[in-house]
Amino acid sequence: VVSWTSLVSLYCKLGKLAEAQQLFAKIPSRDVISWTAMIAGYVHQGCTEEAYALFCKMQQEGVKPDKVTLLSVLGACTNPKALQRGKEIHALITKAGFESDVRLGNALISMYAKCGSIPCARQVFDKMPEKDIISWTAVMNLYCKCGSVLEAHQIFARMPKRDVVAWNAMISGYARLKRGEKALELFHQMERENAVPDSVTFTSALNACASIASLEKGKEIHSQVVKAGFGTYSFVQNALVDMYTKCGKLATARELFDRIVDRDVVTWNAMILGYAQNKQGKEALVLYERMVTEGVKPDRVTFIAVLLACRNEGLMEDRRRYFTSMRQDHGIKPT
RNA sequence: UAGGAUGUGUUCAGGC
Repeated sequence: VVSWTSLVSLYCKLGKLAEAQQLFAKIPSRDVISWTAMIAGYVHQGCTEEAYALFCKMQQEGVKPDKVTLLSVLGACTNPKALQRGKEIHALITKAGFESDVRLGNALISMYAKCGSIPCARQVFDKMPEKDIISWTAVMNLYCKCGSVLEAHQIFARMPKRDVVAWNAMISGYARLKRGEKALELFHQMERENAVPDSVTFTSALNACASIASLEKGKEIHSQVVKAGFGTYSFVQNALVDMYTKCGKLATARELFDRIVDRDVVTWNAMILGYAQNKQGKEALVLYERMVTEGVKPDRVTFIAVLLACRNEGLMEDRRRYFTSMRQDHGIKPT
């Protein structure tokens, strides 16, 4: 059983779910660990239906889930439609007497957050006998995501300890709501408290600059980014391109864009949108054509950017053409 | 000693 399970896990990690499933089916005497490995594999690949089905089958066959199994299967509840499922798993956790487990508690908070049930998440948090930094950050982020940044900040202020992830969550929470000044204020407070910013911090800080079109702050953070050695991180690069376009500095953005070696769809979108939003629709369309030529697959955001560019230029004919092409050549539907 | 996980980040038009 041991070696079989190891193999299943290995295949799952390689993303070879079909092979893993075949092996799993052949295991002579599957134990709870084998089941968990397979369930976790499905969850990891985003196959939540399969994961949950397997979890049910496991119980039908009389195998009792342990903490690890429950933790893994909670990851299969990622949207409001899965709330009922999540609640059932919650009940199982309670029934098994695992209620006070910190990691299960954290996973429950995160599950309820993803399923959109803030009161349930909060209740789990409040009832946790022991909370760690992850519990605090999870519940804080939940308030950020639903727009209650005030509530989030209160939680942040009450946190017994803060690590870089907690700071990042709070900074990005403000940045997301276009509260750039507040986000940057926190960024500087973070520096004063000698917390070390990472690439996520810088991405959020750049986002904050973009949200208030602050070129001055943006440039300052740009230089910090380079000094800290994050200048080649793709998330950071994309955020830089976006920041410069939002500040109206298209030439600077374009210089950066041209120097980026591994441009992904987000890089292209940011630059195309930059042109489109700055009344340079023609340039946007030229860039779009190049994107397609280079074999980068456009997505929904590209679609929006291209249509915006056409509209701004009054190119109604082209607009129709792109509209059709997007649907037929790229399989993108307007939303 | 075989299996596990939980918190943060980049691009988003218009309409309603």
